[in-house]
Amino acid sequence: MKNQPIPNRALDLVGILRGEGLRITPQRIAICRALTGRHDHPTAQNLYDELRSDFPTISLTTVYQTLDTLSRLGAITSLGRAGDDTIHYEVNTEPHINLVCRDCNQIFDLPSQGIRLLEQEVRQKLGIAAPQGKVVYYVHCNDHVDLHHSNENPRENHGENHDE
Amino acid sequence: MKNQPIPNRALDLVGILRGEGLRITPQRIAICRALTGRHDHPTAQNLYDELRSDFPTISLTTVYQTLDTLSRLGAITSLGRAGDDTIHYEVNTEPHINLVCRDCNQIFDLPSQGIRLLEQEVRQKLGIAAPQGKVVYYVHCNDHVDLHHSNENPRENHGENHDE
DNA sequence: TTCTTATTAGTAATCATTACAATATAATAA
DNA sequence: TTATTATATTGTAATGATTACTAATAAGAA
Repeated sequence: MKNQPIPNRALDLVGILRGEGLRITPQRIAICRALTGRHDHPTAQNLYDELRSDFPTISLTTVYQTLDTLSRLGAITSLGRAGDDTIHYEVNTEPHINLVCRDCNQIFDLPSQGIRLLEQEVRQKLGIAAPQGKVVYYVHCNDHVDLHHSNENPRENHGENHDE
Repeated sequence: MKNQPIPNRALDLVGILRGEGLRITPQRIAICRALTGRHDHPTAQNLYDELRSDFPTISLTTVYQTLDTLSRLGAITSLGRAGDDTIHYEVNTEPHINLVCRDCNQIFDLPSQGIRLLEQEVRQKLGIAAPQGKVVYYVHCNDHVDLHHSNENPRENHGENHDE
């Protein structure tokens, strides 16, 4: 698996690291690939568990560090600790609302037109080209059965070569 | 100080507790008053430190519990861990954007029209009357010197009887 | 290939928050 | 007012995700 081709989206993340003059290591490639293969909001531990089967020597610390690096570069977004006490990340760069369930701690993406306007407002007021931020609302997913289906559709396929 | 009149806004918070059938204790009153006396985004420890001079026996656990209670009731908002590793709360219920400085961890309120529209969108899409949520964008406050003044104006005075 | 230095791995330390249990007290009714 | 009882408070101990640290490794440049 380690020698499989790298999906475009993962290449994007790797390219961001390279653009910063950071070293491209097998660990970082694996983490970028794992990130882009997900449509949920993984934690460092989630990714570590997933990666270990293909990459038994990877360390949890490396996963933490790489996520922090990518996050500070704006390549991914840290949602902070959501309900449970762990930091969740997301790769979905499309503007959207994150719905956090107060009961089960799951996070659901809700597409939003309002966010686009909000980002525009932030860009204008702060003079930032690409603002980093997060929008979170709390729900009880049992009250919104439809939410359970909202994360099932993989993000639109940009023509990447799938490696699974 | 413990026997001073309670400002209206603090009475609001106390009233919410009472409305839930919870007991009105001197600790809870003190915490509600401390919360409403602030125009920043205090942590449990911040409030504990402030309260101890007037209320030497109050415990940190009580502050944590009361903040959690008020937060779950929607009376205040938890901003989660902002930059530093501590949970910040806010009493400002006016819709606004929270700007978190990546350098100094300060949090600045930015009034926003877009948030109103966003909340309306959430209300409509989820059928929730008063959505609980938070909107956070990250900045570097040194790039935005004007931010340092944005929290200086106390929230508009609603006619409460000041007790300081 | 060699060299330099960033990165990784493994473990130990941190520390905000939560859990717990004994004590105190708010609220209710007699 | 007093008794009653469930809730709240306190102080301390436990938790556990994240970070700090250091030796060993390996990416990238020459």
